[in-house]
Amino acid sequence: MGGHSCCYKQKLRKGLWSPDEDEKLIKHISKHGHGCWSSVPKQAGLQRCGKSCRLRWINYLRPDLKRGTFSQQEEDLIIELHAVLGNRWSKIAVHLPGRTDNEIKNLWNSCIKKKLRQRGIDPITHEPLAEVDGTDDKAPINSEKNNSGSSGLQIPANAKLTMHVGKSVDESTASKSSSTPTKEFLLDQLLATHESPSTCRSSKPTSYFSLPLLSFAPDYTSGQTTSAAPPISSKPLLWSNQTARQLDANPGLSCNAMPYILSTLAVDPPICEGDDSVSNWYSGNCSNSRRSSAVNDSGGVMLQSSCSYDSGIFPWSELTPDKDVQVQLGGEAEDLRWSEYLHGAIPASSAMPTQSQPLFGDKIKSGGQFTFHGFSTWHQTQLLQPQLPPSDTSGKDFQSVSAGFE
DNA sequence: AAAGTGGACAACCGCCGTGCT
DNA sequence: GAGCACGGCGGTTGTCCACTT
Repeated sequence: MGGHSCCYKQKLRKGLWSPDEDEKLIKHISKHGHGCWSSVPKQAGLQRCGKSCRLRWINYLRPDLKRGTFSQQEEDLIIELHAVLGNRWSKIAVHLPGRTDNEIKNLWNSCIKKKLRQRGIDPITHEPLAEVDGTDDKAPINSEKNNSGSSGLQIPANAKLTMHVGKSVDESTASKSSSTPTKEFLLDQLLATHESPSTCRSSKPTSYFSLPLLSFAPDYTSGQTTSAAPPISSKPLLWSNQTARQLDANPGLSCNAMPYILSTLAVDPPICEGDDSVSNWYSGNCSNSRRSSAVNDSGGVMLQSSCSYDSGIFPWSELTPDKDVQVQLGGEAEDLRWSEYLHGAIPASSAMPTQSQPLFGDKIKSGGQFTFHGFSTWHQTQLLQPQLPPSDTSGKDFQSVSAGFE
């Protein structure tokens, strides 16, 4: 098993695809569709197995791929979806148009996992790590091993739950929805809170409570109930994978008896353009920030953003106005190149998408170490994400290219 | 400038489910 | 029901490249 019969037939190429091979595959599929994958390499004149062709097409050549760096919204959505779906990347990918399961998987393993740990969240269970040293990126104390066999919510013994109900939450609705939400319901709600990444371009904070959602976060700091909850639900996801699996296996199963949260991740973090009323919701005040864009010499939009926060609790608080974050919207640039390529404007060899550029996260990484200041700020840390406009996918080009293949 | 290192990404591997004969 | 072909998925590995020493 494992290998396919086609793979054993004479010397088939392996490894990276050459532009020439890509071109052949694109031409063939755009002309005939893929049909039976096992016959594609033969018909396309490729020395590859069908499986390899399929993978190459799905993960790289498909015209509807967004490519480029993941936006903050997309990352958030992935985290939330992962909390519900676990490592089912293909299921997660369904909710991120233009993204492949492979891409998401890679992002998770190389980036998000680390970020979550640095924020004191176990990437496996989505629960807060116990006694986390924020700089420690090693195996979480509260790892899957430790949790194996357990079910449901895992909260440190000393954790105190604080219910946060948003301002505009209709409490009756909230309590209704808290009674027997199905997994589908939760997913719907979750997805509803996220604008489609490809369309979510508003740089303005959207409504903070557009949905009747309940959320809660452990209050590790005081013994007091937080009566003045921040207007944004905190993000910790305490939905265990096991619970998700149970629900997955039993779609009709209500999670009546289990605590759950669903955070309103759609909330756009403050833009920090002097809107203190917004930024002050966070314990870190935003100051002296700006956002501008320009066109770089490769045609991509350059976005400069800087933001500093008074509070030191935010990992990116070291991003001062002096440390501008420069972001290239790689997705747009590449989509443009794609369309050019497909329209024959530029030769294949030069049109092949390049590796996406490291964006915000890397800048943050290089700008200063993330520090985790303990549980007291654990969920606050969740509240504020560096806000980036999602990569623009150059809709028109994208549509025209897609149309060509449809 | 060269070597070493780590991150990001592409591709492969092995398994599983499904449909057909 | 068994065997086979195929597509799909998740985990893992390989490769490239940027950054650091």
